[in-house]
Amino acid sequence: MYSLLHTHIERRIHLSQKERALLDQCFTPKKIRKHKFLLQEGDVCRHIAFVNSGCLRAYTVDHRGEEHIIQFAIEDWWISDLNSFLTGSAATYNIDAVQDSEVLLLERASRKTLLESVPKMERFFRLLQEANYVSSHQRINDSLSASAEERYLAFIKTYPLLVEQIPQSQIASYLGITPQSLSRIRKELSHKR
Amino acid sequence: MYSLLHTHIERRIHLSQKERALLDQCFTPKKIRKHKFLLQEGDVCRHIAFVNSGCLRAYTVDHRGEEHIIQFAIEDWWISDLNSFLTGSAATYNIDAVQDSEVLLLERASRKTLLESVPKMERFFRLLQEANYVSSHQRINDSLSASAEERYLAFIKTYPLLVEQIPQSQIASYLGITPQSLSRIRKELSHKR
DNA sequence: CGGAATCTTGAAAGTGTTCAAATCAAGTGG
DNA sequence: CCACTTGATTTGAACACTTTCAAGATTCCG
Repeated sequence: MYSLLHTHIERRIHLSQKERALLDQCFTPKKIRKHKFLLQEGDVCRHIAFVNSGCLRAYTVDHRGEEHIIQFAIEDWWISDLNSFLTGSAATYNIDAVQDSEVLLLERASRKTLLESVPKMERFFRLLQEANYVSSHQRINDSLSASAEERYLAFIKTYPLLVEQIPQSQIASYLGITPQSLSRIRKELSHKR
Repeated sequence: MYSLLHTHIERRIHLSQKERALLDQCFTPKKIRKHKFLLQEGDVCRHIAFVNSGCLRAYTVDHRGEEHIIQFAIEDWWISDLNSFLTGSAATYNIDAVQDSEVLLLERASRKTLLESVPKMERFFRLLQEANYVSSHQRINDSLSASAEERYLAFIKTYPLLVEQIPQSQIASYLGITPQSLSRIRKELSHKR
């Protein structure tokens, strides 16, 4: 249950047996069935979630009712509305399960306890956040400089498994185009080979 | 010289007199004249820069030679090619001064020393990085859900000073549109009032 | 099997780009 | 201070890409 999390953390810092036990106590496992919500816009995001299995997504709904997927989180990744989690403000993201999933939840109070009792975890979260920052800048760069087709090809490379498992309309939403456009792009690509 | 940095850090953590002195030793002040580079694509990013005054930008150049501005950094912000800084790989970003600027540079080795001698700084950088992550996700969301005009209006709100001081073509590059399009958007907006 | 999503396709409309030319602005050297 | 060069901005017209709207095909699942 916790082994993926242990590996994930110990890729960045080393934990003692005791610290590992302490860590486990801070997390709450939760199963989330496909299409069920972990967080809804307007609520306060009470926890950050480490994905053990399955896949979740964070998305916003614009003034016209269109969904825009900010992030997918497959296993070994984290997902949350960080701003809401940190400040206690109302969430602007919805988070739901794209597939049946299993997550480990870390509440604000638990994270505080954890950070105080295992100071090394400050370092872990710093490193994690740095990596997140790098990848979101990568995504910003793609949205500025790559065409829809290039972004789709990049998506396939980054999430080869997801491409098979989620509706195309969600990939389109992540890429910032309509499902119709993605359908046409795929048609184009299939002609090319 | 260091007072802005002190305020910046002490907004998040508290430092003793001694720690503050230690901190100062880790940073190297540097003046950068307008259009001069702090980092060029292909080099290794040796430091992260805290902006004391002026403004810098990080941008990529695509295969067609077009510039895409990933980030502006005005005073009280940081700028770097974080991926290159962390991993030692070749930078994919160029960083140059949009105006005459003054920065405080923190080298990798200095940061390491600092993090080891003042463990609280782990916490500082974690908090900083979390804030960065939140704002880059905000930008991703804008690029997915806002029109060019909306993004421009949001830009004006976020960087009211910059709008006066930098060429429009750079704002356009940041927004992901051509200078011509921005010119037309501005014309539209001026008609509206 | 039947109903509900999802995906595909076509045609028209929209948004932004491209290319080219004109205008405007700022800085330099005489 | 003016003429000149250079870069930035504006504008127009044609073009390209993406969306929108609508309809038909396909897939999924109870």
